[in-house]
Amino acid sequence: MQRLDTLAGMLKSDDFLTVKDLAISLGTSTRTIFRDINILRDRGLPIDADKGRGGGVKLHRSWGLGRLSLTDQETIDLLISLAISEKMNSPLFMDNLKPIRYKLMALLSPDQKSNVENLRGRILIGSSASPIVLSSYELSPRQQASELSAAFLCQRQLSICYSDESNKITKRTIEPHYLYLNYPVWYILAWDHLRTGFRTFRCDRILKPMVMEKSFKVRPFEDFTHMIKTDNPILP
Amino acid sequence: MQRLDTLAGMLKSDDFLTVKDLAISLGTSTRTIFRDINILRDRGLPIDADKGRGGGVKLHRSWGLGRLSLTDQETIDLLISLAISEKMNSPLFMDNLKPIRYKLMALLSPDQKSNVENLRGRILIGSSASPIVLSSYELSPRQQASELSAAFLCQRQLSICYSDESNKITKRTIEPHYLYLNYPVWYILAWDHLRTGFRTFRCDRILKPMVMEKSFKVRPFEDFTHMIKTDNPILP
DNA sequence: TCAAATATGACATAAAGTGTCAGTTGTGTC
DNA sequence: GACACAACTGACACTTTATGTCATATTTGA
Repeated sequence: MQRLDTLAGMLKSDDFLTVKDLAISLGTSTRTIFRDINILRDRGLPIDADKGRGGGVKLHRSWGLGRLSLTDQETIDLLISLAISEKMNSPLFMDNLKPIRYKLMALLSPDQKSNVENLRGRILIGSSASPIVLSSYELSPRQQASELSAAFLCQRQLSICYSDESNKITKRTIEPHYLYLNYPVWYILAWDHLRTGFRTFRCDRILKPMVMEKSFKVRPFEDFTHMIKTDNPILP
Repeated sequence: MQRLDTLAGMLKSDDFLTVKDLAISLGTSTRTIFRDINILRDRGLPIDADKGRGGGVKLHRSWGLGRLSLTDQETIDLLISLAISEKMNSPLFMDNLKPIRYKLMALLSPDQKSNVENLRGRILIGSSASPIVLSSYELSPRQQASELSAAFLCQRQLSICYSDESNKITKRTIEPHYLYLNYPVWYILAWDHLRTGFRTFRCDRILKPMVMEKSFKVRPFEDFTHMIKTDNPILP
């Protein structure tokens, strides 16, 4: 079964390879190679074959036929990235993003699916950031974004240290309900357990994010609308 | 072999299932289920098991362990989307995008890789579009974006009909060298074979894109710099 | 015409998967 | 502590599948 993958890989090289050569380099018989090729064709791989002298077999120029397996964090980031792209990429390049998302979701368990289904609804795209914000924008944030994204997607509480505009650092526990982009600055619209109220946090000012065990239920967007003024960028 | 996938899917449900139940619903013996579970464990799936009364088997909560296989066009769009995300998403959510890109590229043949390697360098992000441009922006473009993206990624010539600002439609053959975003409007920086010169095309004004056989070599960015003024959005 | 190549069918054999059975270990309940 | 339940493991026969050999057809280029 491993051999099928190897074979598919070999066929991807541009030259025409003869079945005989393939059989030798895979240590098997030509008959088996022919059978394997049929299996690959059944799977939908477009394999060209030329008969006669100088002929051979070749996988028609194509791209995404391999199998991709991802880690947890990669899947989370990919899903969020796709959601952002679908929100942002101004319909142009999202034609085929939807099927990818469906394929990804087919691999998830039912409760994971429900997390992802409302994902796009939790990502908000605003206008571009103002020069004032940009001037204080930390270009290379040292925080681990993976903690942020995991807590956001999995709807888990997040423990952070936050440095406000006067560089005063406070430790907080927040529920990251919505992500809000004033390009290129990301904000988290959250429930703040310390202040017991809705607060906005600029992601590049978050210092030591840590996903907590406790989860939360996403609040309706209406609870946060008053925090977003489309004319002015948000200054937390 | 199909059974392994089904089994992995069943284990993803949150309840603890007994091996006996799994054997019945999969129409096989418990011994086989145990063997299958070992195979899945060898593949790295974290499977919890509780002995004793009320015990059972369960796949530990995790995300990205399935195998994803994509079509050509999906792979192309995903790669482009990732490249855009890495360019745009303002370092926050790109931590794990790079490994995904590497995994995707591992599935590609050598010549396909070289196409992808310089992909990010061919995507340019500018400022936001001006109100003037936005007013004439076609929100639901009817063109097939997949043709555009395929031609761009595979470095193939593109036959298009272009409707300019006075709605005059001309048929052209272009080489799509660079993509340029004035959010939310995408432009293609191209060599125009009809006018034999560098031209900029607004993507939403492209009508019948068609990938041609003939390929081209990407020209250095310097050839196009004079077409981009960061202060003014481009009006082709 | 010939040789090289894909392609398919038939059949014996080799390999892998499966089921039955027996047994071990751990866990909760009575 | 006894018992039932349930995850595990090993051994062996059996069944299914995969593989190799051989034969044959078909296309193609020199």
